[in-house]
Amino acid sequence: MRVRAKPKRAPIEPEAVVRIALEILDARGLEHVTLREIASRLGVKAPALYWHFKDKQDLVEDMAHVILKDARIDEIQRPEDIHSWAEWLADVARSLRKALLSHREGGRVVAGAAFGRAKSLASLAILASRVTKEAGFDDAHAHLAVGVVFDYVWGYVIEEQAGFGPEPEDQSPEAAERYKEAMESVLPSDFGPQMKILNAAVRDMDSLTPDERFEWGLQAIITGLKAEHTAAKRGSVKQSSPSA
Amino acid sequence: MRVRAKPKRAPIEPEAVVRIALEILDARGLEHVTLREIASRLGVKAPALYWHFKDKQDLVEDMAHVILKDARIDEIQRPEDIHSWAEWLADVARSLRKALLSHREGGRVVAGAAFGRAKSLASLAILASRVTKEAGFDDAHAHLAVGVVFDYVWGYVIEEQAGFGPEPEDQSPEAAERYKEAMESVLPSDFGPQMKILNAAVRDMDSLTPDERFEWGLQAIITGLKAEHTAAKRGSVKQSSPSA
DNA sequence: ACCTGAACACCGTTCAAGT
DNA sequence: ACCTGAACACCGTTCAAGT
Repeated sequence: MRVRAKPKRAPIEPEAVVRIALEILDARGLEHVTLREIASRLGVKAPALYWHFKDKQDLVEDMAHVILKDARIDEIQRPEDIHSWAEWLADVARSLRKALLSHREGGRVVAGAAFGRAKSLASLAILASRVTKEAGFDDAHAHLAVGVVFDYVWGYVIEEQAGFGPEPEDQSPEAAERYKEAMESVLPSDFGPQMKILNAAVRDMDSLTPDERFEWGLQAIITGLKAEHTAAKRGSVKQSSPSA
Repeated sequence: MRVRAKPKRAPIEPEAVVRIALEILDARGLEHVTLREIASRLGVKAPALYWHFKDKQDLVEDMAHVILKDARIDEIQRPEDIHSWAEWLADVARSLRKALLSHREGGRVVAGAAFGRAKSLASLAILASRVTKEAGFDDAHAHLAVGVVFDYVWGYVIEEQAGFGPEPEDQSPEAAERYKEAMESVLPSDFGPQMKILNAAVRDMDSLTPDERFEWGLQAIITGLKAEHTAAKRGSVKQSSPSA
């Protein structure tokens, strides 16, 4: 009992914890990303994770960081020609969306990490603001322009990934019936026909791919930003769009 | 023992459940909106709620519905003059944001109810699509135009309300230190200076109120939609903005 | 019809104790 | 330094049973 001491497994690495968490995320969804599940896959018990992470929130924030890093959004370079700031910003938006789509519920994970805390995202925002500033926006409006684009990406992706979150649920119609009855007081009773219209709307949208839909809105926003840009260069201070 | 039968409290009303849930939401945040807490405030036990609701998700969806209804977004009327579709759409966006801001974490609650399920929201989307269609967009692009605006509202409000979610956390610096050390492998070590820039960015933004910031982005988007609108009326099919 | 009691299968988190 | 065992204070949900 001197040689051949205890096997003493190598300490688990924080990076490995995050990667396992992402595996679970993709395979089973965010709600299954639990400390117990992560720990068990690492061959360890749940409390062990508290040695490496302050709490679960910190783990999620690192997940967000790694998602963005794997998608290389931290390697994005400023545009060679500053005059192409608008198309560059559109490209940033595309990269960001792609990053969020690279993992199941990626939008929720990254959004769950508060904006200022997801460091790779903060870096990107800083870079983008700097570029728009150089393009001619003043300080405040440079941040605003970037914010509009980022917010659109958030909103779009979160809606895009909605419903793809939890596991496919089975619709038990008998319970739904009781529920529906109970809610009729609060619901407009004439919602039936609207449902048909909604379905028609969905069909209309189906003529375009999600990429195309995203692209159209992005293009509209970029166009708007360009207009604000030239307006800001012409007039000095006030710019509110003329005509209602 | 014939007169004076059991007190038999009146059945709880679904509407009352939702209102209590909203009270808890505002007072203590979404994470405290639990079935047990709601039930206890109603003088009832948690399983009783399952008589009136299929599950918690349904409760949340009704919360979303009531939030929007209380903010009267279901009373929004089409514009008198169809030519003012753009400013009307901007007003819809303002109303929607106001509705989401009317309760703590309102954005998350309404976003949590899948888009198609929050009936009052679906109604609004239908109305808005109809209006943009009448304004001259074809079917698909009418929906897209509305989608851009709605997505911006989502993204903006969710970021606006982020951090205002959970209770104020106490920063225990000793645990944070261990954590920071563990994460240094994955983090760029030169993040310190960027943090300063981020702070500067926040200062820049502070010169504007949240309302003004929202307004600026909204205006940019509306401007962009107008441009797409006239472009679509001129050329028939293809519209990609010229110049990068 | 509407609600309770008791249980089930989970969570995140803490902390003394082990090695 | 790094991990376990056991516990704490919760969750949502089910279901037989009460009234």
